[in-house]
Amino acid sequence: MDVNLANLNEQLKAKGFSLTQSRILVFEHLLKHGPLTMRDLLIGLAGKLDRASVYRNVKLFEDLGMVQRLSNGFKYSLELSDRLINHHHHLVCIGCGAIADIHENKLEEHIADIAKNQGFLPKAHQIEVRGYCRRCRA
Amino acid sequence: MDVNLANLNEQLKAKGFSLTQSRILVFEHLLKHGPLTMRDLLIGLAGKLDRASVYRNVKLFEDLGMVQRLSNGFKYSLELSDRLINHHHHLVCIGCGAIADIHENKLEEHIADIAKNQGFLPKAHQIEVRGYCRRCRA
DNA sequence: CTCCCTGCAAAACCTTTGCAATGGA
DNA sequence: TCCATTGCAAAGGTTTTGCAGGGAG
Repeated sequence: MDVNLANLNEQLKAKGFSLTQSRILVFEHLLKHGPLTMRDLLIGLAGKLDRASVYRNVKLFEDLGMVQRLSNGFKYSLELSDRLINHHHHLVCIGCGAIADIHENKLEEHIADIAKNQGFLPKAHQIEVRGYCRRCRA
Repeated sequence: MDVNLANLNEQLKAKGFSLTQSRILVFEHLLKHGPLTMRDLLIGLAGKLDRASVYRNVKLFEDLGMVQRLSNGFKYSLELSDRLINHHHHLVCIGCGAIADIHENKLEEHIADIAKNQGFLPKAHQIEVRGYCRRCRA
C-alpha cells in the first residue's frame, strides 16, 4: 500500500472510521491534483462518486485534520493539510503571474506569537503577498 | 453629512453612480457592525432592503474597492476595505466564527522584508490565522 | 452478520437575473 | 424628464439531509 494511503487508513482507523473506496478516491484526487475548488473536485470525481459522498468525506477529512481549506482570491480551495504536504506561502506577481514560495520559519513564529498574545490557539494560517517580481517591477 | 458617508458619495459620484437610500443602508451597516457574513448582512437589512439589492450593492462596493471579502472557511465575510479603515489582518475562530483583528506594524515590516529579499515589490497582502479563540479552546 | 457508508432524490440554501415600477440628479 | 436603481419573482447553483440498499470489518 502506498505510504500516503497507509496514512489515510491510519487516521481513519484511529477514530473508528472505515477505509472505503469513496474515501480513497477523494484522497487520491487531492493528492494528485493539489489545491482544488470543491467544484473541480466534484467534476473530477463525477461518475465515480456521488456529490453527497464527496461533501461528506471532505468534511470528515477536515474534521480529522487531513484536509484544509484555503482562500484563493474570493474562491476557496481544498488541499491536503500541512501534516501531509510541506507548509509554505506565496508571492504572486501581478505582472506576469509568476508564483514564488516563501519558506520563513521566523515568520511562522512571529504569527504564532501574535495569535497567542491574543489568547488565540492557532491551527492554520495563510499568507498571500501580491506585487511585482524582479523582472516586472520596471 | 457624516464624513464616511461623504466618502461613499465621493466614490460613487466619481464613477457616475447615485447615492441611494439602499447604498447608504448597506454602507452604514458595514460601518457599524464590522466584518459580517453575507447572511448576517441580509438578516440585518431584512425588511429595509431586498436581497437582490444587497447583493448588487455589495458587488458594486467591491468593484469600487470600498468593500473586501475575507475568507472564513468555506464562507466569507465582508468589511469596508483598507482605504476606509485601518489596514489589518484577522484571527478567525474555527469554533464560533468570531473574527478578531491583528494590528502589528512589526508583522507588516517582516512581510515587506521577506518580499524584498526575493527581489519582489509588494503591493498588497493578506494574512488569515485560523484557530480557536479563548472561549472555544476548551 | 452488523452497522457504517453510499447513492439517490428532494429539500434547503445561496446568489443571480429579467422585468416593470420607482426615485435620484 | 431620463435612466439608473429597486423590488419582486423565478431561475440557477451549491450544500445538506432522509432513507433504503450495499459494502467494510
